[in-house]
Amino acid sequence: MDRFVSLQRKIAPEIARLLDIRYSILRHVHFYQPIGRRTLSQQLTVKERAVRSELEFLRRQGFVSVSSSGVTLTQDGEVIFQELGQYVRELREFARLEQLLERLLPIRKIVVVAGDSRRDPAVKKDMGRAVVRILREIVEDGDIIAAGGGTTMVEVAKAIVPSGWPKHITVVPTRGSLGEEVEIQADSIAVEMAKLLGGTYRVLNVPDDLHPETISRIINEPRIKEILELIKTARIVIHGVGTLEEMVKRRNIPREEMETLESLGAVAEMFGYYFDKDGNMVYYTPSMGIRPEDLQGKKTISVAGGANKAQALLAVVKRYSREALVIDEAAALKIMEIEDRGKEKWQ
Amino acid sequence: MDRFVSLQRKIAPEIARLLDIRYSILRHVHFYQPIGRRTLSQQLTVKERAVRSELEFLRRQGFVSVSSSGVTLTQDGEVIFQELGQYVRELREFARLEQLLERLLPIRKIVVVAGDSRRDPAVKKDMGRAVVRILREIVEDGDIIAAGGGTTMVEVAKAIVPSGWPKHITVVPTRGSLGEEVEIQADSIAVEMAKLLGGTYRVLNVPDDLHPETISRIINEPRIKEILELIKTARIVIHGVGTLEEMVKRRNIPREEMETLESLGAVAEMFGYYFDKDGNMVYYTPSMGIRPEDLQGKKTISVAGGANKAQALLAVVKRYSREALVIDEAAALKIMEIEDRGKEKWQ
DNA sequence: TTATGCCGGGACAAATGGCGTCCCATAGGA
DNA sequence: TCCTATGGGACGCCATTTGTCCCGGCATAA
Repeated sequence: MDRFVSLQRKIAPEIARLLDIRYSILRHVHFYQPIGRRTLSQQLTVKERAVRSELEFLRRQGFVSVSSSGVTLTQDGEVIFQELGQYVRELREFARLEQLLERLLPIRKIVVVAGDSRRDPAVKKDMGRAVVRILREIVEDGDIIAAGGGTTMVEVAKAIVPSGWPKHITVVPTRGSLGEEVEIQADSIAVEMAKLLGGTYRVLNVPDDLHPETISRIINEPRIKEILELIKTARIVIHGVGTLEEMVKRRNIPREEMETLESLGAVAEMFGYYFDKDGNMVYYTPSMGIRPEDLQGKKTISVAGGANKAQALLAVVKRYSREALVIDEAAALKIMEIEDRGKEKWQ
Repeated sequence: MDRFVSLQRKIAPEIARLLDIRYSILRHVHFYQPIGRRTLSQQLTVKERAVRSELEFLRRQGFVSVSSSGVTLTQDGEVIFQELGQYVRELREFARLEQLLERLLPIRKIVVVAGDSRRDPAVKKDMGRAVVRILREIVEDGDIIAAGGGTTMVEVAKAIVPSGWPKHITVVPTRGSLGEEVEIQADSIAVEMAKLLGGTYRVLNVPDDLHPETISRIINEPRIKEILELIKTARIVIHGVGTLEEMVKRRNIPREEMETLESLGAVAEMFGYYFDKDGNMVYYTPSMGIRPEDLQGKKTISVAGGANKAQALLAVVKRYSREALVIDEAAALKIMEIEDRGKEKWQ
């Protein structure tokens, strides 16, 4: 049944809208019957005519009865309402989650993908696809896209179907590499994405965990300088978010640096910058590439999965508004949990 | 899972159409890839633009890839195609059955209801609802409806939701009663229906298994005569179909009459007329009411469930065209079986 | 009894978006 | 090299949906 629902969400997502309104009408009628068409429309904030059309449908199906005193559920209607309950919960849970989160965070569009990416690798693929779907909606001819690194971003790149993309897209990395494995470096991912998008790429090809002096010298190299300029002008940014533990494991971070980070309360990493749980930038590794403040004015798509990323996401995401956020169910639930707790404390 | 599908069919029937076209595109692409939009459109007999819209959707979802050589399934597309297969089979099986039967029989609209009404009484209720749904579509202000008797017709009456019906409907029985139990007599059902439809009724209130002479006298009674006239002018007829065994069990049919019927090859009964399996009328009990030939020019809805009714349905239904036929799954499958066998013999 | 307010349903103009149908540049195969 | 089938753009049309009225009915309160 679970497979069924997800299958349906993929192949016929428009039914969600349909079910939503029909179910909410049934529910409302169930609780407030007999109730008039107009009252229904007001309380559901659905246009009168739409309510009317749906009522007509429901009446045809024999689920509601319409009399001069208002709309009532028939026996069939009561049954279908009960049955539909669990179904809609399944099918619409994410949509509700997404709506709640969108109200909570400064993000235009939030997509919640079923499952937990830490338990099922396929979930990351789904997240990748979700990102690509969003990218398809916003990308335009001649765009410059800055892509970050990380295992999730690898799946984003893989999820690109090379067909029907605008022309003259340039993909650049968000920053240099940080001593990670080649496959998950921003550079590699930018190359991969550019190929699949049918566009061009420019990469730094330089590690940026060098000595600060070396870095400032490299930055002035004409080729590097030009690319860094390009990165700054990117209209679209796609990036993952890291937790402290992850970064420590993945990168060659010296012991004392790690201790510093911990003492500063760092919980999230983005572009080599570290943030505490309130979103304050507490540390950064000297590097070249995008800075968090550069995100302003860009369309930013953030992506991360797993309950452990929830705290990091909140830290990183609250400061700057974003175009879209793609997370998995585990992360979404965790975020809701944290935020709810926060609210209780606050009240 | 089964409940799921039937739930969906009830609450959002429009998705069937959607799934149908999307699935058939996926299937066609799967087998003929790469294939062009136009070829696809021609071979599926779907308008070019519709194919295009769906392809666009499928591309957005990442299921197909579109290149200059045509449309191809992506890996995701192949997976979804496989998964969708069994789902669509479930969801659309009846639709396919219905289409096949509609091509086979002279009936405008055939509705197949899930299940076997002989095993699960709830199925009969579903059939009743289906009949009512059809009735809603065709009934008009001032109509005269002739309703037959039988247990299935009882469910039809019960399924009527008294709301939103046209005005000035008159319900009459198809014929007098035949010594059956009161509840399943055409008279009682006409009364029940009329009440729920918010209309009026006229009933015969006379058993018609009387001596032929008595009958011909009664027919000339002014009140009876008038009602019989009314019955003849009915625009809509709703009736069940009986098998020989059923009739023998239900009515007080004398032994010798039954033997006559058997020897004549009677397998079906309608309005007190008996038919052999090729649809020839072989016998009739003297009675008053509708005759089979009166059906011409009327909108007739026939309803029957159970595999045992298949033969009777075929006999009764083939001779005169009908507006609609409502059967259960068991009857539908049996009909297909009989017809297929017939075809093989014929070829 | 009468007045009032909410009820459903009919009606209809406006708008939306899907649909049908072209054309065109192009790429890949003959 | 040409030709055919490809996708995609464009555009006008039409059907359906949508937004808004209004009307008559019915129930309830005065």
